[in-house]
Amino acid sequence: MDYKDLANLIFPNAKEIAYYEEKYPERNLKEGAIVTRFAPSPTGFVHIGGLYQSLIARKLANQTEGVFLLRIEDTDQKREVENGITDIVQSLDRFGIEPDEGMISETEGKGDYGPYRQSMRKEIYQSYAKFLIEQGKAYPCFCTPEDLEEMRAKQENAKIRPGYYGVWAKCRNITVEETIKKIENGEKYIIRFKSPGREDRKIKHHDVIKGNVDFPENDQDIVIIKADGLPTYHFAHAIDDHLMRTTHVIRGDEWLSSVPLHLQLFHELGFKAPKYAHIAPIMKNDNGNKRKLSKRKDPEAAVSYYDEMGIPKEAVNEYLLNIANSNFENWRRANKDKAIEEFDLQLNKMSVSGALFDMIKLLDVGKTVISKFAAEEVYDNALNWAKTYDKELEDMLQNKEYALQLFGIERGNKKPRKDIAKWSDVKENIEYMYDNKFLAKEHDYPYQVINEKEEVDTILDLYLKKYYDENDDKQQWFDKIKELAGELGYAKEVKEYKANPDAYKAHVGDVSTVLRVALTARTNTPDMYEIMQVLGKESIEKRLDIAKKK
RNA sequence: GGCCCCGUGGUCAAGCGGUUAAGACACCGCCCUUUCACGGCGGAGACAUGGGUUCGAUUCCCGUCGGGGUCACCA
Repeated sequence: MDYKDLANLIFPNAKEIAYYEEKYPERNLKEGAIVTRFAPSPTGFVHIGGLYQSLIARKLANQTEGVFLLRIEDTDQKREVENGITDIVQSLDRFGIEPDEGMISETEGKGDYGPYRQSMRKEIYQSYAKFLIEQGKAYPCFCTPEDLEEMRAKQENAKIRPGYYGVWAKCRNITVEETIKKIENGEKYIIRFKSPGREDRKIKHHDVIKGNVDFPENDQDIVIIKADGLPTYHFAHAIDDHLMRTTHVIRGDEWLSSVPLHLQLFHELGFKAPKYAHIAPIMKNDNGNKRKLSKRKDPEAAVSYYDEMGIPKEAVNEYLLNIANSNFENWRRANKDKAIEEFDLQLNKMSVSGALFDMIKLLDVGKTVISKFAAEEVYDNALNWAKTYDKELEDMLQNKEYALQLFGIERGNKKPRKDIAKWSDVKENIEYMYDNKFLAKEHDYPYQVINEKEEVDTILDLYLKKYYDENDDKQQWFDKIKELAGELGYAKEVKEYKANPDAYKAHVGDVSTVLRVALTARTNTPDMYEIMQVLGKESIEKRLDIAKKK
């Protein structure tokens, strides 16, 4: 009896690997085309880091006329979540990322290199496992979890390297005859890879992002087929990325230390190894310590968070690109109106160590992105967001014409206003422009330099009675405020005031601040002339009246 | 603990043997024919540390310290 008999006993029905090699031929792509993938587990949560990886993968495939595919790694049934795949597909889609191939729903995929869901590829893995067993490069292992635990305890006590290797790899040396007998007796087993590696030898590896890295060879006989018949990550990775003809494995750098194993697997299977690009994770500062953005502790780790906050997908993408290639910022400044698709992303410019996630910077990107939107786009986006997250805002936006007037203020020009970073800012930003909201509330009026009740009232009174005219154009309106200031002993020009501060009570800017605060109960609003135009006479008179009564 | 990776302002980061050590966000000040913004200009702020190598080290080497990753029938 030999390895062949053993292989046939274990996988009697497995196809020859030649069948798969033929079924999934080399891709016919142009020189330099990158075939890459995003390969998440359907655990019901798309991490911002996953989006980051997909964005990079998607761009690289686009830039090289390659292929980006979505493969679902669902070999651990315990962690699976209902609708996990749909959730991933939709999450990517919301950020404008569409794979060329891969899963498109829980059960369906598109593309010629599928199935793209590992649980549906069981027989493929078994064929290759059989192939390895036939050559004596893999073997059944009868050790129970308890055996392994005991072994580990021994190793730890003896302060030696833990794991299933060398003399510790008990089942490695069981004869074929004995192995077959055990199997026929119904003993439970899993399949292990017989590592040809030696820990005292080094391998050199060149990572596309990390550069040259040296590792000891792998000598662990890792599990390749688990008790449930499904492969472990390592084995599935080798088979899938070979069969899907992946050229670049772009993944989180927690995998870096598995590279020796993976290279060995590729080699023993007779595959050409792909290039590896290990991406540093996005981190978070936690009491002075850096740690990965965590699902449990950090809401911003989930991509759904960005939807909830109404941070535009363009902003998230730009911010991520910014972390990916720091020259993106310079490119953006030089190409203000270009789509991010035109930016040339370089893997070798990626940072080697993890960046701290910077929400403030993200929001700044958001402001810039939104400032370039037309009023109509702002309206559509805000309404769309409000429909799921803010009923009150949705109601406010029902009057489209009015909303468009608001969003149109100081927009569309060379230096647009940057006051909205995310759609959840909108309500706070426009609420005071709605009489039914503003008038219904009591307000504190944050007057600044001029803040004595009597003086404020004098200014408002005089403005209303003598100067305010709804038909004034902007220049006339300007001039009148100056005159008002002059009449009450304020400097008409700020410069005059600064040159001679003792001659005046304050300056025209301070006077107009009184007006702004009285009108809106805020110190910060867009151009006052414009908001007064939108508000209209009736509202203005009411508001000033209320302010005086305060 | 073993192995691997990393250490430039608060954050993201250029620079890779000789630089006044870029830039962005945040912060401060000034200017922008009224304010709020936008914008412009300016400011404060950094090469973890100790040894080498070198005429010269932020850049190269070693140690220390600090941070991160990994050591599963999880991915």
